[in-house]
Amino acid sequence: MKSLSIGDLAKATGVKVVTIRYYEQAGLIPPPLRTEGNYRAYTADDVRRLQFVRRLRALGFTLDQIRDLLLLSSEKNQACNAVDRMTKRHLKEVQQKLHDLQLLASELERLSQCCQGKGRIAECRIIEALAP
Amino acid sequence: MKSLSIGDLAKATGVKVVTIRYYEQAGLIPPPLRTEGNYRAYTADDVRRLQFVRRLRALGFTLDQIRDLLLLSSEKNQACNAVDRMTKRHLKEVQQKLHDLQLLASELERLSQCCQGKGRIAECRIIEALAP
DNA sequence: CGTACACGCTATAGTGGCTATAGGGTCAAG
DNA sequence: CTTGACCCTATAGCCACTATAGCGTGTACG
Repeated sequence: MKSLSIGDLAKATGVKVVTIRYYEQAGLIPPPLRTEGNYRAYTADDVRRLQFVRRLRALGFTLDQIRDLLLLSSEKNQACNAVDRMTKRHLKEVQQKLHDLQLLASELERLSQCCQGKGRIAECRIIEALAP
Repeated sequence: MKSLSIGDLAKATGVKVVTIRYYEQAGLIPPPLRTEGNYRAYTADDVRRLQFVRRLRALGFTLDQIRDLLLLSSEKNQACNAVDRMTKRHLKEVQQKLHDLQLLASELERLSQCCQGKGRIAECRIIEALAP
């Protein structure tokens, strides 16, 4: 049973060393055992847990939500209703953001088409369009 | 020439009072004159400037970018090339984010369809899909 | 005139999710 | 035995606000 240093864990999961320590102090991952030299010593289980966290982060869940999901996922006998609800609510938020960003992009497209960067500021269409 | 209190300016622009003070100390808007009672006294010009800031913020420009754009927009004789470049670069970033968010949404959709919240955690498809 | 209450002021700390820095200690290779 | 890669803690910084504490001001009503 050889253990992993924090650097090994970082490589195995794609999470930066500093971020791993941050997750530990934020209570997302449990404090691991220490070596004689006071180095953190991780196990294969820690790799799995951190990968779980990383995937949820990549999906845009907050650390708070991830804490909840970690707690839920360890209670194998509980109804998974809550997990489903969190996912659907998060999806809704993402869809809203997507919508906003689409409006934003088309507004920026409109702006960037109306000025070709050839004139002076005084007759710049972008500034004109934005100034009241 | 009656002047506006910070609350009036807030109402006129939709920017919160605290945020206006923050913008002032961040150097986005100039410190206004003060009344006898040390209240900030704004002018119609300040309303325009703050609306300009607010629109750029709504388009997702950072405060740094807005500082630059304010500087540029006051130099009427300069080429508006820089404004155009900033807009186009920002558009690219927004389009990238849009793309990422689209992937994210479809992943979340997939997840939220595979679990109907009826079972127990042990066989929850969402947790299964995320856990390694 | 008094007082209640909205509004204003400054200064400071907190938010989220990291990232950077300072100032050290540990360990394996050459 | 020293070099250099890695590790440790503690603290501060980032962005764009937001919240809080502890005051002062201005006005409407009785």
